[in-house]
Amino acid sequence: MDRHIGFYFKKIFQIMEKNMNKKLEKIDLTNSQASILIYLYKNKEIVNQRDIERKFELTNPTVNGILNRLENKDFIRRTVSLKDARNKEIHLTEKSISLINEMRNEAKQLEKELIAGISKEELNIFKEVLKKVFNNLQGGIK
Amino acid sequence: MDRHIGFYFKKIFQIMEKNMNKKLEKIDLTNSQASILIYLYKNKEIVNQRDIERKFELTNPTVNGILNRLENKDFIRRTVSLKDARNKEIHLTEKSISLINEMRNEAKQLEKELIAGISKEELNIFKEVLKKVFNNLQGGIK
DNA sequence: TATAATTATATAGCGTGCTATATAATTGGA
DNA sequence: TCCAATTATATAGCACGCTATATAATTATA
Repeated sequence: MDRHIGFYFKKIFQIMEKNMNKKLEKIDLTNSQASILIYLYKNKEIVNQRDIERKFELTNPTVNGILNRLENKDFIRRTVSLKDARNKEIHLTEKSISLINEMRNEAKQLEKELIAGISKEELNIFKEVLKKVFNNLQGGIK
Repeated sequence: MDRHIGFYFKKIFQIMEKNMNKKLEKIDLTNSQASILIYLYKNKEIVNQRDIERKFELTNPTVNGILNRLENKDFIRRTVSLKDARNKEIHLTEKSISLINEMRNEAKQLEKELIAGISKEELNIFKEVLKKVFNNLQGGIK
């Protein structure tokens, strides 16, 4: 068990993703899709695609692709903004609103599983280091 | 900066992947491809595809895809085993052997960047928690 | 005002992960 | 021995990242 740190990050991310997708499968959603729906639900303002890109730090083709799949499955609707015709406003449908609690519960449960058996002190240091690593990498982009 | 732990894992993995791919781009490789080449180089035994799947905990279509790309670019060659015709032995080419050091250096450098400005104590706790999180998830697969 | 730059969205095409399924070779048991 | 189960590899098709590029709308500037 003397793997590189990078290996753990990759594997933890991938297993998390897989577990979460398995939980959400029964409501026909993926982790990425549910995250965006939850964000839309929590946000009071009108949201367009660019807002989602910024919030999740994703590129526009990635977000566009996820929204296409959500729209095809009737989880969202896109309407052209009256104020600025470049913007498309993203709205939740009845269908997705009715499933929001289920999505949030699954997310909470996974986070709990993740940190089971880890003390408060350990967790605090862990979170600090996690942020440092994150910032090291963010800064490292030239 | 009060993100879920899951968010950090996802982002750290993705930025690592992106940085590493950028470093390796000049020798026409990706992170996943280079990792497999380094493994082949370090391993004394004859390696087949199943060995790679087990080592990296990847499924067979994933490994097959990466090996196809490596073979097309002349970084590896596949030969049918004489002992067991189901097995394909994976061999490095001259081309890839000549680039191994470059791959390893880039990997080492990224790992260094990753943990810059983090104390030994912090790092130790961090690694411990990382392993715990990993095990929590591994066990969580039903 | 007309043109240039910027902004938001969309499309093409790729790599890496996955599941489901197929095929071929080997092994094992009736 | 022969058929069934197992094992290794391959293929089809999908989601989600990405870069590069295109298009349409708006803003800014000559």
